[in-house]
Amino acid sequence: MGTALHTPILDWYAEKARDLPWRRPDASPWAILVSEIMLQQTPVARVQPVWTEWMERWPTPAALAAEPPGEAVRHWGRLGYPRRALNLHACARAITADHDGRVPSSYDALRGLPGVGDYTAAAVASFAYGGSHAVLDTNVRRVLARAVRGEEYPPKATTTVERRLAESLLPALDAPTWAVAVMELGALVCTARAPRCADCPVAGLCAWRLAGRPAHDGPERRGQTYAGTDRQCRGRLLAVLRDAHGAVPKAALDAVWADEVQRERALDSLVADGLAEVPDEGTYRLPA
DNA sequence: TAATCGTGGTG
DNA sequence: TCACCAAGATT
Repeated sequence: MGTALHTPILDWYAEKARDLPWRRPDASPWAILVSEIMLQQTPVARVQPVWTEWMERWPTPAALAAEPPGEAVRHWGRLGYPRRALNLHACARAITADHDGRVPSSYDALRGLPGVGDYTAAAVASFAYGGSHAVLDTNVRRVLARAVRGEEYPPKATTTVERRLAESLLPALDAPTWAVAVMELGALVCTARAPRCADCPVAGLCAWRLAGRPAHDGPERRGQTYAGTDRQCRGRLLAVLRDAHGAVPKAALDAVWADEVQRERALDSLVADGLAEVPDEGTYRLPA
């Protein structure tokens, strides 16, 4: 039944796709890997400028691998989840050391790189190398939940049922374009909060819309307050290290977060995560 | 499995 | 306004 989705969605994509730099034909596998990791839980609009700067600065894995990891963290800026910067740096070194300087093309080899999970491995294997994989990101999962399963939202964690469904929908030809088209539909039309069904190419056969767009019934979907959390504290501390050149005295870190217990905990966790170093007693810096 | 990991735009 | 959410991964 799902194959009826292919033509309308592919036609819609051909007309409406955004022109994103990592989708251009000249985008290298490295450029695509960098984009995919930057895009994890991060909107396109915020990724664009950072990705462009990274590509100019580090056009190859070898270029990034030659830098200390702290430089990756510094140029990550305020993208969020800065361990991704360390992951990309570790990817660059692993690719240089173990893959002859080229981003691997197989799903399994990609999956073995730091920070590359099921989604990212499938995405890079597809978009950089033309492989045929089920690419299950939040957009695809939501589109399939609605169009096929008739539910407003997918389960919190990806299920075997979802994966089987996505695999059953893989087209015989050009699976990568199918994948990016469904993702784009989810990003631009079949959005989480205010879906634009009037603009949807498959509104006529969407199970959720045909059922009258019933509200999600299961348990509450979320709960991620941020103010006052360790995450916010870590962000403040790391911003100080990023904006400094070289080591900073601990007093500079003490100044940005009042709660001492929480601040110490956060600082220790940054060091434990490899996002900060203690070159001398009482001073901190990005990892050199 | 569920908690944790940043940041900023938005309905 | 503020809770929600964005091309997830890891432990």
